[in-house]
Amino acid sequence: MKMSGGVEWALHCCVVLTASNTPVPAAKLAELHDVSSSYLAKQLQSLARAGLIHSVQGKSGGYVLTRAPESVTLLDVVRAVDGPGPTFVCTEIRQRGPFATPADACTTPCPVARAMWAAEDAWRQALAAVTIADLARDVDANSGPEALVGIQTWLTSGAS
Amino acid sequence: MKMSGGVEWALHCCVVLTASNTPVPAAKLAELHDVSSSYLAKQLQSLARAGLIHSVQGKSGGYVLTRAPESVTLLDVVRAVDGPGPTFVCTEIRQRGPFATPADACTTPCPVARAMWAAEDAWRQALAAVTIADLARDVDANSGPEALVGIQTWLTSGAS
DNA sequence: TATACTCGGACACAATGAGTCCGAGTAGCG
DNA sequence: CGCTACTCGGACTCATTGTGTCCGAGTATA
Repeated sequence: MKMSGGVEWALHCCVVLTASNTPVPAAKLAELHDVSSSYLAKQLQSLARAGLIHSVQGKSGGYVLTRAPESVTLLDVVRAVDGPGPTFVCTEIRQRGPFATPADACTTPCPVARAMWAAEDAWRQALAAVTIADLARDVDANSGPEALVGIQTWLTSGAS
Repeated sequence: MKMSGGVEWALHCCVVLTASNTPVPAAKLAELHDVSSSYLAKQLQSLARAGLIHSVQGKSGGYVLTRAPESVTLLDVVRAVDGPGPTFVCTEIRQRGPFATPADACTTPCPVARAMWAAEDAWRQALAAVTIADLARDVDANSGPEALVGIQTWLTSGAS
């Protein structure tokens, strides 16, 4: 099992978007992270479809965060990019084979699925406890406060 | 992101193996769950490679649990079948692009990766808290205690 | 000793993710 | 008011991984 690599890109983009109030084109974000702009566009589209970012068209268009950074959790981003479905899918194999339990007795989900889903819930809860604002703060603490403002000026200015 | 479907099969097989002290052939397990025996063999091989089950060759061979059911966690099975690697891989994109942070400053992992890995740890911890014995007990409680003993007799007897 | 049954790894096929491309639409500028 | 240039959006193709299958090596049994 491996998570889509686009999640990492999307998260970094969200952190960067924190530093800008004006729309940022996808090409700029791609150049900033040195990744394929065509592919990054796909992830940004997923974020836009989920309503996390808003797309502005036209000459000076781009993407802006719709909500405040404190109210966007990592779970939101992961669900938007990687899909909302559960990672573990129960195929109800207990209802198959010679010892199949009748469908009437399957009011509660299979114990195996219950345990797996409980673990997933723990994972989701941990993701929901962290917001984009938290990440931006950590980046500030790690790379120094001047990093994000430097990026901001680079984004707004037309530099290549 | 979707977990390998073989994990479900492997878990159910481990629960079934709880009920038998004698080796159980892969074909029997496949017929019991009504799944492809050839593919199930692959999952069982993964479990054997991880040391969770022991393979006995020869005419009346098969698979047996190596450890006690109480000391085999769901995390062990998941890691064996689905791979031990982390689901989120950090490509260190902070070290790329015009604002790349120098490698010297990257003593601690990227904040994004830290948060994602923390969530994964919560997931693993939840999986490690449940054992195969717990699952077997839950199945007993759900399907009635006669289910597993019935399966046991069916496994040991040569019935098709 | 021959046999029949077991596992084990090597071999194809399909689905999903990764990556790319061009067209529709819109804001700015002459 | 029209044009242009820039933006996003979805449709297409390729690579990788998971799914499924097969036959050969090895061993306990009769």
